[in-house]
Amino acid sequence: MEEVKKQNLKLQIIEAAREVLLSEGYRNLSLRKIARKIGVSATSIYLHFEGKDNLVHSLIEAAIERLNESLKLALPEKGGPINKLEKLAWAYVNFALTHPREYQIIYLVSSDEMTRYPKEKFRKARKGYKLVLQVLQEGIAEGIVDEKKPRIASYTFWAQLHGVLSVVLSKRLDTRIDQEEFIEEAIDHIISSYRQKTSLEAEELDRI
Amino acid sequence: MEEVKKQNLKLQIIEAAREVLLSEGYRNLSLRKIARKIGVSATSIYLHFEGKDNLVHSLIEAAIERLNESLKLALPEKGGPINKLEKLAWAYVNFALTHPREYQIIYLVSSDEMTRYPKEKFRKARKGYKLVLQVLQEGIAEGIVDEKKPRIASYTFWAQLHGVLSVVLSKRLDTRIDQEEFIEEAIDHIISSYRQKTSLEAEELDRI
DNA sequence: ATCCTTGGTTAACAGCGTTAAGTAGTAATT
DNA sequence: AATTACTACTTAACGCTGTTAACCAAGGAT
Repeated sequence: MEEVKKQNLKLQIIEAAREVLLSEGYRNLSLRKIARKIGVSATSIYLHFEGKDNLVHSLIEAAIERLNESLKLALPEKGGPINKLEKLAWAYVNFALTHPREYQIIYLVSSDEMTRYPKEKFRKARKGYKLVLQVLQEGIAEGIVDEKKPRIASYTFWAQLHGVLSVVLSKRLDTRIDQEEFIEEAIDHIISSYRQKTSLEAEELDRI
Repeated sequence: MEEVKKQNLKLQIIEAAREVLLSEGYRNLSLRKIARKIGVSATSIYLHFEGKDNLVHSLIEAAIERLNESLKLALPEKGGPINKLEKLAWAYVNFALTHPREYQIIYLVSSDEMTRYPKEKFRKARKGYKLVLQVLQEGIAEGIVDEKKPRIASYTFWAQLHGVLSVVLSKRLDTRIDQEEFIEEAIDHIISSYRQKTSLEAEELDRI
């Protein structure tokens, strides 16, 4: 059992950190608590990570990968582009709603809440973006999607979705507004803006 | 000068806190630092606030008010609804870009980053939402805006905008993408989704 | 002259991230 | 076989944090 424990202290740390994050939130995530959880001294963490920020970066990375995995699984092989965009959007939403703390940590990388997330790590984050780009280009080819700058458009797609979730998760929504209805409405808006204005019929067909 | 100093220690605290926040970020905002800045003991803050979270809530409230003020000023009295939405969107963006830390603190109220923002305070936050609601209803009346649920729509409007800014401010944007172009494109998308599909001509007229 | 209130203070607690120095156990060298 | 070097940790300590409890000095009311 020793060789099992050996190098995977790093894994144990990440795992424990994730557990604390999911159960108690970022606010209550401390190195000492993580260390206590796996029966090790807090300073041991420095053997595997440069510091707390660095450890959290790993959590972010892992969260992004899990999110991307969900997206990849949700993208159907068949069906029109509008349908595909809808599937992607809902996969994104569902991930965020079922793992809110894990989702939120992804966007915790705000400019001063933490050491800047190393830009080389963003490459992984771009997988989700590429999925949408692909779908958009497919839609453009078929004349169903109206987009001059698909690269930018696929970023705005995620950005808008994130905004919607950000409002929902931070509970800023007016209590008189039903959360689910809000999300549905928002996704409708977002997707409709990518749609070729003259191809409303195509959209109807697409839905079936 | 004493009666000046009297009850406005509270104001001094808020002011100092805001200064620290703007210059050093939320991460480096500590009660002791604020207290030091105005030559008072840290525990004095507890005479005016329940604790740090409570103080930060005040900062949030102030930031929301400043943002709302910008929006109100930016809303023209004349012009079509689409034009008005554009003006509001840009005012929002400009506020966020010129005071990024102040803007970001508004959305810091995530579920576990801080004690829940008291929901009664959200009423003030809804002023901006009402501005959009008003414009949307105006547009619906004129047949230029296509919206069945304007209440919800005005929330999705802000949510989408926030998402765009969130991506920009957290510097998650692909370096190959120009920030300004991204924002313009995104605003275009957001606004176009509220537009009546059959009234593209109206939009053109609106622009002039 | 005493009491109570207002508006602060100091001291202390428990916890934090991080650094420096030390220490067992194992592997390699002589 | 003895010594050295390395690996994977630990303990101690620094300076910071939010927060609580106890104290204190000045002013107004009784």
